[in-house]
Formats: sequence, structure tokens, C-alpha cells
Amino acid sequence: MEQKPLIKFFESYMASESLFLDKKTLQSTYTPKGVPHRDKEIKQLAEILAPTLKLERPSNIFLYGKTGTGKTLSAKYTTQQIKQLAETKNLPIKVIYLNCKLKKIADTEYRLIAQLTREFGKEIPATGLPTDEVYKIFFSTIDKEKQLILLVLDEIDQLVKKTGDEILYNLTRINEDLKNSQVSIIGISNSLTFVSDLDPRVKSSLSEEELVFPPYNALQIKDILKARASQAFKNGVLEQGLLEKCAAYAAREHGDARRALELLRVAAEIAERENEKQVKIKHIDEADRKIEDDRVLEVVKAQPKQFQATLYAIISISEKRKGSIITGEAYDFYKNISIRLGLPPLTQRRISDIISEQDMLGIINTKVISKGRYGRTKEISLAIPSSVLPKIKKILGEGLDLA
DNA sequence: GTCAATTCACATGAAAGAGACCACGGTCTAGTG
DNA sequence: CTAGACCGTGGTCTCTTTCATGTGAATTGACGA
Repeated sequence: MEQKPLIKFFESYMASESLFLDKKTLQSTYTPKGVPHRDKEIKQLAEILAPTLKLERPSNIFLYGKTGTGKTLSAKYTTQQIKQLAETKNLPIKVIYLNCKLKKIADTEYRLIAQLTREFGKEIPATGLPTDEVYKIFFSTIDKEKQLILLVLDEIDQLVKKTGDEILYNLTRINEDLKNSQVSIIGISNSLTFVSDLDPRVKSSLSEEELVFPPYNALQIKDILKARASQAFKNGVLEQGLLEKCAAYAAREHGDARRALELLRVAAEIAERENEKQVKIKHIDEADRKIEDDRVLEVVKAQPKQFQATLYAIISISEKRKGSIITGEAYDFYKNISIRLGLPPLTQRRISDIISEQDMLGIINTKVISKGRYGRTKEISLAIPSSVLPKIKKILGEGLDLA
């Protein structure tokens, strides 16, 4: 590429005015000052947690609701307030927020406890110690001084799914062994059915109180968008009816406010790149597509080789002919590929799991069907829009070097 | 024609192994005074 | 004498393999009308 045009491009980029005033407010990491349309939930939460300020242990709480319904935000908001108040009054209250889904941080029993201990300023090796040893360290660390600990465990269902409910049992029981401190757990879960699968003992002690977060409706999402947009954008940058459209898109997907915000942000970015003075409705459509594409692309890129090879096999077959693919067929194809690549082929058992995992990631769709006399298998079809297929194939080709 | 038994091609579960990490304690080695 | 290098042991974690059991309906075959 010539260099001069590039400089010109940068110059014109700098000269062009940004549509954003403050982009941060649209990003998912941003914590707004209030949580609109969640007054009722926050009030309940506050009532339950209030005893904390008298240094009495509040009940354990369980928050449910789908993604983007403000669970995390409400919990963070409420606990922050408590923390602030505690600080000004010099109360020994500690709030710990942990997202159990974060890989390598809190997705196993060992790591969760280790991370908790770290929150109290004690270093714990990433691995190497027996789990009960870590428990002991954790115990002695928090019990050293008198304090009340509010433990917020986000996406707790992921944790339990991976490691079983033993941790929760231990954590809920922990108060019996502590002399000075007290721990109270706030569990947050996306899955509504989560609690019913728990061990009854855990269930009763963990969900002393429950709070359900219903999805936002389109009107509420619009409100939320409006509030954030006023901070994020300059005046008059948004086309009339844009927020409504954005809200409608998100409401269609079970009222996910996070998605609505992302949609708005990406749409604005697209508009900016196209040198538009305004974010238009067509940009929303484009953003919707882009988000989905990017998500798939990211997911695919992050997969280990064996996953990529499996996906490659499935894509190749689906290109060759119409109709759905069955496990055996995909496996045969996969085996060829992996041999060609010098990868040790995995067992069918494993590939079966890999296919299921990719189903969960939304890259492919599978359905277990029984073809009577001809057995029982998974029917596989691609969930990727055909527009991204070439890109994906390219990434897979690179990832597997050679194709 | 009807109905239960059969049978296929996997799904799904459980358990256990391999290999990468890691901490800890003991032993050995080389540098220092 | 001591700090650091270098084991061996025992632990976790992830990815797999092995072994076992489960399963839904097309097909089969016996049976009765």
C-alpha cells in the first residue's frame, strides 16, 4: 500500500469528528450510577442485606434471571453502597465479587478458594497444594480478625456444573467453624432451574432468600439506552427512532439490556467508520450481523486444534452436499483430516463430546434423532450464516496450518 | 394387520490415565570468607 | 558455611481413553383374524 494515502487517511480521521462523547458508558465493563427499572429488586436486596450494617449476618441470597437483566449490576450496586457506608463508619465489612465463569481464576474448587484467599492479601500458588490445605489457609486468614464478608458469586451455575455442589456445601457451612468472621453468600445464576438440581442441604442453606429478575421489556430497554446514550453520544447524533429499533431488537432476544447496549455501540462504530454524521437505523441491522459474525469468529479462533479439525470436517461435508450430517460421517471425515495433518485422531467418544460442546457454543446445531433400525445419532447442521463461512474456513485453514 | 421383540449406531456416564504445572523438602554443588 | 541448583514426591487441572450402559423407533417375525 502507498504511504501517502495512509497519512491522508489518518489526517482525515483525526479531522473528522467523533460521534462519541464518551464511549466507555456503552461498554459492558461500565458500572452506571443507578440501575433503572430495578428499583424493586434493589430495594429487596437492600432490605435483605441491611443487617450487615449492624454487623449481623444477613441471609444468603440467590438471584436468578436471564443474561442482561441487571442481576450483576444490581448486586454490585447494592454491595458497593454497603461498602461505602461501611468505610465511612469504619465497619469491618468486606465485599468480594467473583465471577465463577472466568477461566483460570475461579472455575474450580481449588481456584475459587485460592482466589478468595488472595482477596485477603495472601498469596496462594496456582496449583500444587492439596485442596483442604487451601481451605485451611483460607479459614485462618479470614478468621484472624472480626469481620463480615459478603461473597458475591456470579454465574454460580457454571461452577456447580463443572465441579459439583460440594464447594457450596462447604461455603455455606463455613460459618459454623468461624469464630470471629461471618460469611454471607450472594449467588447469581442465569439458569432458573439451577437450584432444583442442588443437594437439598445446600439448597436450603444457600437460598434462604430468593430474588428473580424478570427480563426487561422493550420500553424499559429504551429507557436504559436513552440514559446511557445521553452520556455516550453528542446531541443529535442518533437518528430518530434509532433507540426504539435497538430496544426492539434486544427485547426480541429475551430482554437482554447488555446486548442492546452492545448493538448501539457497534452501530455507532460502523457509522463512524463510514464517516456518517448520524447513526442510522440501517447501521443497527449491520451491527446485529457483525456482532453475531464476530462472536462466531472469536469462538472459532479460540478453539483447540482438535475442535477446529472437527468443525472443519463438518463444514467440508456440508459444502459437498445438502442435508444434515450424522456423527459417524463427521467422525470419518475428521479422522482423515487429522491423519493428514499428523494429528493423533481422537476416539469417537471424544468427538461426540466435542460436537456437543460446539453445539453449546452455538456454532452448530445438533439434535439427537433415532433412525429406527438404522440406529441413533446426532443430526448436525451448521448454525453459522453462510456469509461468514469463507472467513471461518480461512481461519480454520490457518489454525490447522495447511488445508 | 397387530404387537412385542430385536437391532442398529450411536448417546451418555463413570472412571481412570497421561502429561503439564506447581510447591515443598531434602540433598548436592560451588562460591565465599 | 551458605545460597542456589537439582531431584523426588505429592498435589491439581485438562484432555483423553476405556469400559459400560442406555435408548428410540424402523424392522422383523410370531400370532391371530
